[in-house]
Order: sequence, then structure tokens, then C-alpha cells
Amino acid sequence: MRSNAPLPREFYQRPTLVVARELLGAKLNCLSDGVNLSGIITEAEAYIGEEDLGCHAKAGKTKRTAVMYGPPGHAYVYFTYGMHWMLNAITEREGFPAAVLIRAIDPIDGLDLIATRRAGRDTAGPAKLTQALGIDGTLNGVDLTLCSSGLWIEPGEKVDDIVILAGPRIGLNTVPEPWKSMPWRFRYYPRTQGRQ
DNA sequence: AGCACGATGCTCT
DNA sequence: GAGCATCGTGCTT
Repeated sequence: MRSNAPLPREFYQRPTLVVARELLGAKLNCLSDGVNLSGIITEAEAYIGEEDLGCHAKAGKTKRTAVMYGPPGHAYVYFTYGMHWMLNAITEREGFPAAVLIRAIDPIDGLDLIATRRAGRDTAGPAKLTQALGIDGTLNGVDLTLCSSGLWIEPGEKVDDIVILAGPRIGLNTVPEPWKSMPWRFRYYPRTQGRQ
């Protein structure tokens, strides 16, 4: 059984809110320790430009945020809380710093390895999914539109807008309004079709 | 089921 | 030196 072609660069080179919504239902793939691991994206958040005070790019272009200013369709992987890796997909045109944080997946391929790495616990959480798939800083900047990068995203089932829930982004405790409350977090529940 | 807290190290001021 | 796009545990309702 062959994989589908990855989502193309044009997919990412659009408004970040559109990309965030449309990444729901897509299939995140990672080649890790020789095993193909994957999962359906069920939650994502948008971070949009230097004006967005919840976005890392609020401080301008730095060593850490440089990839956000690069071409869309690449991975922005950063380290936080002393132990966690976060995976983002770069969006919008090159030169404009924006990204979608992948916050949760439902595992599809490599269930055994994922269960081992997660000690049987779930993969709903930005640091949980990177741990499950073995994603770390070595993948920062890789091209998500190429299978050969070892980290890529394929199209999936179309998720109807009606089952998508939108709300404020998580963890922006000291971010000022209106950014703290912008409804830029999107999620859905594929198993239950809309409720949990 | 809900909160408080500690772990742990990088980034930017 | 402060803060962090978090998680798991342990304790209280």
C-alpha cells in the first residue's frame, strides 16, 4: 500500500487560520528508528506574525525564530519547559513569520512503538505527540512537503467546518489581550463526531 | 474532575 | 534572571 503525496507548498502558503483548520484530518508522518509512525491531526493552533503577542515572532527575527521567516511548508521545532519539543508547520509567504502548532494526533501507524514511548498514555498534547513520534530539534527546518525529510504531512479526510471547535489558544497566561483570547485553536473529535 | 506543583534547560531581557 | 505555545503526579472535593 502506497502513501499519498505530501501536501504541497501551496497548501501552506495561505492564511494561517485557513491552514490550521485544513490541517485537521491530515495525516502526520514520521520515520523514526526505521519505523513509519503516523497519526491524524485533531488539534492545531495558529500563530500569526510579529503583531501577534502570543507568537514567538513578537520579538522579531532571532536565532530561534529564524525558520518562521523562511518558506512555508517547513517544520519549526522548538524546545520548552526544559523537556518538551513542539512541532509547528510554517505558513504564509516567505518573510512573514507565522506557523501552525500541531497539538494532538490520533495514532494510525506504528501503534506498538507509540504505545511503548508513551507508556500506554494518549497522544493528545503538543509535547505528547512529539514524544510519541520521536520528533526533536534535529528536525527543525525540515521540509514537510517531502517524504525524504523523514517528517511530512499527507492529505486526509476532509473535516467539515461544522464539527470543528474554535477557542482561545492554550498556555498564553501572560500574553496581553486581545491576543490571549483570539479563537485561534481548532479541534475536532473524529471518533465521536463532535463531542467529548 | 479539578487544582497545585515540580521537573528542567533554553531564549531573550 | 525571568519566563516559558507542557506533562504527570498527588492531593482535595
